Amino acid sequence: MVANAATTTIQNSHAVSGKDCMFQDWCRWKDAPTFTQSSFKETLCGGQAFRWRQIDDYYEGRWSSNVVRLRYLDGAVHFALPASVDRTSALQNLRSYFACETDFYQLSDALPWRNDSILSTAIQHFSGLRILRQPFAETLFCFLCSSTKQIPQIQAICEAIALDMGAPLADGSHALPTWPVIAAAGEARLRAAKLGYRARYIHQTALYLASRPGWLEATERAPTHQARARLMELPGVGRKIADCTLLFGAGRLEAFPIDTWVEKILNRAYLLEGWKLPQLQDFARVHFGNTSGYAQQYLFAAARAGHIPS
DNA sequence: GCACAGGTAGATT
DNA sequence: AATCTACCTGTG
Repeated sequence: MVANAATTTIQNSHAVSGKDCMFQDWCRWKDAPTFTQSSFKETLCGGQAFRWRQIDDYYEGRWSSNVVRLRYLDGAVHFALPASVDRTSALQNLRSYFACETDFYQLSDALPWRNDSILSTAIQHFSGLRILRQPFAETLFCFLCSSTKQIPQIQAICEAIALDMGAPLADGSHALPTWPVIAAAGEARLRAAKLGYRARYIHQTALYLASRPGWLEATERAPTHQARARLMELPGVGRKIADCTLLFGAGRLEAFPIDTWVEKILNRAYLLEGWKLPQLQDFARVHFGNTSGYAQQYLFAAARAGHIPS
């Protein structure tokens, strides 16, 4: 059993999962992507998604109306589904969520690790790391919750909001609410989930979206440059949250979110002290190329794990 | 008690 | 145009 204090708190304070008997037997996911133990955990719980939690030796996660348990064992991934869930459609959703059509090993090899020992070290520690393809609307919501919050707090907020506003799922837990539901709920309900000043941003964004049917869907389809500009029209969405939404919620691997961690890495390890954010964005595009967002996730993981000296 | 945490927006130089 | 600050809440 590996559980940090924050995870334990989440488990104890919210009844978010069903009983074990409500789940089907474990099955091997035959065409699963290849992971290592560390890249598997980092992909699910490394800060790109906020609705996975570790329970004993497996992870339980939710997105859209999906609920899945995943376990990594001897190089293979196993899954378990709630009793009433259809296996074929669940596997399709899993493949989409894990972006199985994308060869992340090929993308890793194409990154400039041969003349970048920092990136090389990061890739070695988290070989097989993937960028998830999460639902766009949910990704936007989660990262609107994220500013100056640590991952366990973001997870706790998402659980509280799901419990309060989200539709019930196959195991009795709850999905994240849709934007119309968030708009109807109002700011006070968001404040109750400990969102603090983020509650006003999220409420205003919900109202903005409510008055523009189809706007978010069109944004998801727009070219990255335009999509980013549109996202940044939303209250509380600056460059960083826009890029997180594009990277983790729309598969835009060219989006390179610069948070405090990545800024420190670039400043210290890449010796770019004193560079401003727009300059750092330029550096990332030039140095890491058109999948810079993938490099960002390797660097973020490695820095948090203490593998990049600061 | 106090600094700090996956930022953003508005005010102030 | 660059820099400073308020904004909520939890944690160390």
